[in-house]
Amino acid sequence: MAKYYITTPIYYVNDAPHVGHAYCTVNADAMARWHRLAGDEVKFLTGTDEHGQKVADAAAKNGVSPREWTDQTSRRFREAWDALNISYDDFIRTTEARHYETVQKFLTAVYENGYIYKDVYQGLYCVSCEDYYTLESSDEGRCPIHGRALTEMAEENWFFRLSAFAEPLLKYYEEHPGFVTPETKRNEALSFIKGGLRDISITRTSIAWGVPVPWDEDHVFYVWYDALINYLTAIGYGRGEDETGAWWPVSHHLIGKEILRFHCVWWPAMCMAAGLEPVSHVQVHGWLLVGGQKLSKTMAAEGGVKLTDIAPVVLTDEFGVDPVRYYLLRETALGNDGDFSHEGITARYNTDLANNLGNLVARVTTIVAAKCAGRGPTPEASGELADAAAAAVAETRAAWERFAPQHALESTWGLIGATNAYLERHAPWKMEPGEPLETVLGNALEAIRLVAIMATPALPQVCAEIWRRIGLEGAPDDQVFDEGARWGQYRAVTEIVKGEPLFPRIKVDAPR
RNA sequence: GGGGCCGUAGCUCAGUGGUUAGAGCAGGGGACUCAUAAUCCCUGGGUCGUGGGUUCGAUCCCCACCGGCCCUACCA
Repeated sequence: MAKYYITTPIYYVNDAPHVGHAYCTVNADAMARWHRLAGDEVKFLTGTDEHGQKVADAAAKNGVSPREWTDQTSRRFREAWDALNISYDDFIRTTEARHYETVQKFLTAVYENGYIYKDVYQGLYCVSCEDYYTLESSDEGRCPIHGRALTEMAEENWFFRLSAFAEPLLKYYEEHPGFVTPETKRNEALSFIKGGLRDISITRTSIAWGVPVPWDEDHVFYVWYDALINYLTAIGYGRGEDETGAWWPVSHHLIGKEILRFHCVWWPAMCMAAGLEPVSHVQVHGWLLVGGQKLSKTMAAEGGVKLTDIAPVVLTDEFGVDPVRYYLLRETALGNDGDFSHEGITARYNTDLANNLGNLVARVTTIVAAKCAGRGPTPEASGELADAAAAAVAETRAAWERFAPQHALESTWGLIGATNAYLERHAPWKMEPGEPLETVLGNALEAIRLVAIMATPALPQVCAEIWRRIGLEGAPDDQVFDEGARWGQYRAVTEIVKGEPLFPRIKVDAPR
């Protein structure tokens, strides 16, 4: 059994969970579900990043300890993911003891390997960013992000010798062409490395809310530096239950494009410095950009709505959990920026879900109920629809394997279209009861069964419901893909259920 | 300032150094009536951002420009 380890970034607790987080997390979830379906042993990790000055400040402002504060804020992410039916296996918090232990072990290894040294950092500091700027990168002495005046500061820090890894990184990229996907993002990372790497300051003395540096207790590690290591914490690196050998280095980080440098430059260099092989694959996704006229009624007033202002629950309340998941997975090719709009999600809902999938299930279950006494007939062993199904299964499988949920779903929907067309050609509603009719309906039911399996990584609840309606026991995600998705296995166990529409159509206002 | 990405049909996007550049949605025509006014069939002359260059030939390669976006060391 193959192992599959996939991670999202750990989200910064001071942010409220928004659609951007959901986009990344849903994609990772679909991949995790796909691999479970494919029969792999899966570890799906997400979590929260809880250190740093901003968190400490927020806690103080709210009159609670940082620990209490992060307990509250971290919980919001868990709740958001539970609401989206995210099947994470582990939820890591960087304030956990296991994380401290792994970070200290990891960085001690880097230190002992000679890649960490002490120096004085002098620069212009922004308290909000908790970071330094050079004069050039500042906005005339003001922070380019916060606009506030930068203060001249000097701090004795520990530094990571990133500059030593330019050559090893280039070599690693060369020997691992699939390390960063898509290729355009790989090129960005490469050109950054080729542009020269500076050593980075990785500790702070000014704050206490962080992981202590084991060999110098006055310092804590800079948040990003401890955050990246979470991926190893979850598999027990440096601790008693160390499973690094089982899950590493063949693993997958799904990240947004804005944190490409941390994951594609810093992180592999850090691993090398610790004597560890870097992660084998970083999949970079783009950003959803808000388009359309109205995202939701409650936000229309604001004018420039940002994606990061939208809580996932606003969407799931309106469209349902699985439709939101479907939209996030289907609309945009992973790696590209996508267009996110109320019109877009409505269109996907009505066309793909209501008209194509929902209606197919409705028409077939209705005819079976009327003409077969509610008991689904068995499909034929081969034929036109079987051929279409085999093609869709192969394409869907290949697309999931190459981290392309959009194409996987497109291929799956190809079978839905083929089945609707098949029904038109044979018009079972005109046929008298008998074997020819049973064959047509058995084939249609079998196609629906396969669709339920193929789409379950995206629509787990709906596919389970379809499974039940067509008279099967269990759920599609109990299947092992290569076995279960082979044509010809549909056998009715229970009566067909017509049921209410799976996706009631959404009324659309006439175009203005 | 430096680095990078993008600009293709009304909309969202694929795509390739070479005969007539594709898909989905929307739109138009037809069929059907089992189904959520759904489904099925037919229907796409768009200067492939602009201007140059390389080439026998470029939408795809190079340069410049215009427009949008991202990173520049803590927003998925």
